[in-house]
Amino acid sequence: MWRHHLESALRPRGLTYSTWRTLAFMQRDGDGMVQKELAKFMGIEAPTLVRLLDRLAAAGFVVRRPVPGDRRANTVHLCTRAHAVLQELNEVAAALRGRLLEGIPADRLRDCRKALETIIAKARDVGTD
Amino acid sequence: MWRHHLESALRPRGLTYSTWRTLAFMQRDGDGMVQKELAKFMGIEAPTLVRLLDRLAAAGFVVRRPVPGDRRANTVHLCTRAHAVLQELNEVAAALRGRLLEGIPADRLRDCRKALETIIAKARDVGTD
DNA sequence: AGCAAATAGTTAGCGTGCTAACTATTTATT
DNA sequence: AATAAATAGTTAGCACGCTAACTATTTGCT
Repeated sequence: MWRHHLESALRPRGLTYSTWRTLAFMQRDGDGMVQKELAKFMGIEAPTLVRLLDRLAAAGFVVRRPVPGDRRANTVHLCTRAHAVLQELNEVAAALRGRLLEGIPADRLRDCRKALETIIAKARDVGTD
Repeated sequence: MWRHHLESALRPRGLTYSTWRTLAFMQRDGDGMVQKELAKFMGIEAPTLVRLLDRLAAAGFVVRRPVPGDRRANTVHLCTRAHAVLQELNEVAAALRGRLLEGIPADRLRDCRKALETIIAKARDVGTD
């Protein structure tokens, strides 16, 4: 439902939830990362990111730049076009988040988040033993 | 991660997470439902269910039966093959669930679930106003 | 009774997740 | 220095979520 609600704001701007999410991760630390790093940061596989970047680059939201020391690798960078759309969408997303969480006390949310993070941590080391 | 962990048990039995989930919903009230009902019960769209049932029927886990009074509709039914695999998989799933939730007090889990359900309810009526 | 609207199921086609396998380059071994 | 192993990115192909559009049937209106 979170995705679905955001997509109505994204579609007219030529973005999908996943391409927007890619831009958002780049804005929040990923700008200038090498593709592999960004994929890990986003929690997706490298081939999935390749296609997202293909679309984003074709639409002029993003550029791949060769890395001086390593001819295999690219760093990825936000274009000015991306910053504009990110600002708008971050407001939409913040408003929606506010609506969804309103009335739930902050400490209740914190506890909930903590429980979920505990579960994630356990899931992460199911294979590791 | 939940899906991923289960898939290693599902793959050798010829199921994916989504096809297994379909069987699980049928077992837990959906057996004999008309396709449209089952889709709603599962929270997916009718065309998505069509493909899942196609695969399940081809593999002999499920049958579609015509509805006497209405020549448009089918009811869907589990085959004996499905009951066997469901029993095995439900055990695997329960064991995994136990591992992921162990150590988290029950009332903490209940609060967490309640918060999430509140969020879902709010999300549901974002469009409705 | 007859025609419009609604309904069940399906097909077509897109986006995004994955894994497997390929190319090009870099790093490590011997 | 030459060759093996590892790494970055990509391509190919599958599964599954969706919406839009189609067929067949049923329901409702006049």
